[in-house]
Amino acid sequence: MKFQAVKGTRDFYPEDMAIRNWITEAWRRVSLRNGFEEYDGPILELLDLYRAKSGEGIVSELFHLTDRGDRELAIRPEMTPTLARMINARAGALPRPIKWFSMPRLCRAERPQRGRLREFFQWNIDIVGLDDAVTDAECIFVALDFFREIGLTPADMVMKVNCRALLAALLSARGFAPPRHAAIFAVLDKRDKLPPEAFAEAVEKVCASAGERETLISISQARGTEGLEIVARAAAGDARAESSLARLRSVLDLLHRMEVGEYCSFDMGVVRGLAYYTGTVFEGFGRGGFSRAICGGGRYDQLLESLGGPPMSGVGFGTSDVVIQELLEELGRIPSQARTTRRTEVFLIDAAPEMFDAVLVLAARLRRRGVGAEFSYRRQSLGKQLKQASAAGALRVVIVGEEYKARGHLVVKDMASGRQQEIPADAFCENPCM
RNA sequence: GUGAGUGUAGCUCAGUUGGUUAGAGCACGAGGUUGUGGUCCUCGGGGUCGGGGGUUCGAGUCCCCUCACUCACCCCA
Repeated sequence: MKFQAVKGTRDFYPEDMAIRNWITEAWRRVSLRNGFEEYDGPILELLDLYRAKSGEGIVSELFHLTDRGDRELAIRPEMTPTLARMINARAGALPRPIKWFSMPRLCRAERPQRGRLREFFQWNIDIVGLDDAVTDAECIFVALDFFREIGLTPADMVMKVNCRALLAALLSARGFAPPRHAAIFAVLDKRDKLPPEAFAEAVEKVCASAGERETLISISQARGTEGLEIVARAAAGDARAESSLARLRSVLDLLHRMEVGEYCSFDMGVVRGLAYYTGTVFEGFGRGGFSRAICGGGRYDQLLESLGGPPMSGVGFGTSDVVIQELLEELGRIPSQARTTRRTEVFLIDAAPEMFDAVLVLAARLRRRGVGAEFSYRRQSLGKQLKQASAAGALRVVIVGEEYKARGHLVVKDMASGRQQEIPADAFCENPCM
C-alpha cells in the first residue's frame, strides 16, 4: 500500500519549507514594523460559528466532524469568526484601535485548483474599532509594504481601490433600490473576471431596462484618475455619494503621501464578492501574465456584530501563501537564499582521524557562540570532507591538522575565493567572521 | 458538486501498427590510493509504467472503473 498526501494538501520538503518560511517571515516582519500584534486561535471551532456567518450552505465547503460528546466541530476555513469571537470576549478591555495580525493554517473542502488548495496559510491584518480613512489607508499600506518587501514594484502589481458606499449611493440615486445592490455588486465585481460577452449577459440579468443596463455599464467602466472625475460629476449633488467620494479620495491621497501611490489605482470594477464589505474595498492584482487577484480586503461595519461580537467597524485584508508563491515563481523573484534553510557558516575538517576530537570541541565552541558549524560524521579523506563542505554550502572550511597539533593554528579556507590562511584557534573562535 | 484534459525513476521526458530482462539527461550514492571542494571520468541504487479489473498467446501501448493533478464552471466565508 502506497500512501500519498491528502488531496489538495502539500508536503513541505526542506526546500519548500524554506520558501514558506521566507514568505511567512516577511509577513510577520512587515506586520510587526507596522505596529500589529500577532494572535492565533484554535484550529477547531464550533461548526455553528460558521453557520452563523454564512448559513447552512457553508457546511459542505468546510471540513467538519463530530466529537465524542456529539459536538459539531469544524476545521477553521477562515480567521474572521475566530477574530470576532476573541475580540468580543475582551471587547471592553482591549485598547482601540485593535491592530492584530495572524497567519493561520486554514482548510476548505473545495476542489483544488491552481492557487487554491484545500490547506493553506493565510495572512490576515485587521484594524478594529476606528472608522477613518487613515485606517483604510494604513491597511492597504501594510499590504503594499509587504509586496515591496518581497521585491515587487508598480510594474509587477497594482492595488485597485474602490468604495462600496460610493457605489451604493450612485446606484440608489439612479433608482436601483438597496435590496438589489448585493446582486449588482456581485455582477460588477466580475467585470474583469468574465469575458466581455459573459459580463454583458450578467449585467443584463440584474437590469430591468436598457436604460439601467447603460447606467450600470457606464458606472462599471470608471477607473483611474479620469474615471474618478467621471464619478465625481455623477456624485455631484448627492450628499451620500459626495461624502463617500471624499472618503475614497482621502484614502488615495494618504496612500500617495505614504509613497505607495504608484501601486494604487481607483477602479469601479473592484467590488469584492463577499457580502459583508460596506466601505473601502481593494484588491491586488499581478500585472502582465499573472493577472489573478493576489490579495483583497476592505471595510466591514456590521461583520463583528453579526458574529455575536461588539458593534465595531473594522478594516482588514488577507492573502495566501499559495498565490504569493505562484506569483513570485512566475516572475522569477524568489531569491536563491530563500530556497534553503542551511546555514553552515563553518565546516570543520580533520586532516587525520586523531584530530577529530579537536573538531568536536571547536564545533561545540562555535555553536555556543551562535555560529553555524558542521563537520563530517565519517572519518574520511580531506578531499571527501571538502566535497561535503561544498555540498553543504559552507562559507568557510576549517582544517584541523598538523598546524593545530604543532602550534594550535587552524587553516581557514574561504570557499568562494579558495584562499586560505593560518589563524590561531583561539583567535578564530573569538572572531570566526574574520 | 459539474465538464474536459493529463498520469512512465525524485525532476524533465523518450518508448515505433500491442512483441523478449522499460530507457536517457539531471538529481542521488560509491570510487578516481590516503593535506584541498565546485568541473571531469567510471560504476551503482532507484520504476509492480498512478492503482484495480478486462481484452489478448502477449498490454507502458487497447477498453472499463478508480485515485491524483491541471484547466473551465460552482464557490470564494
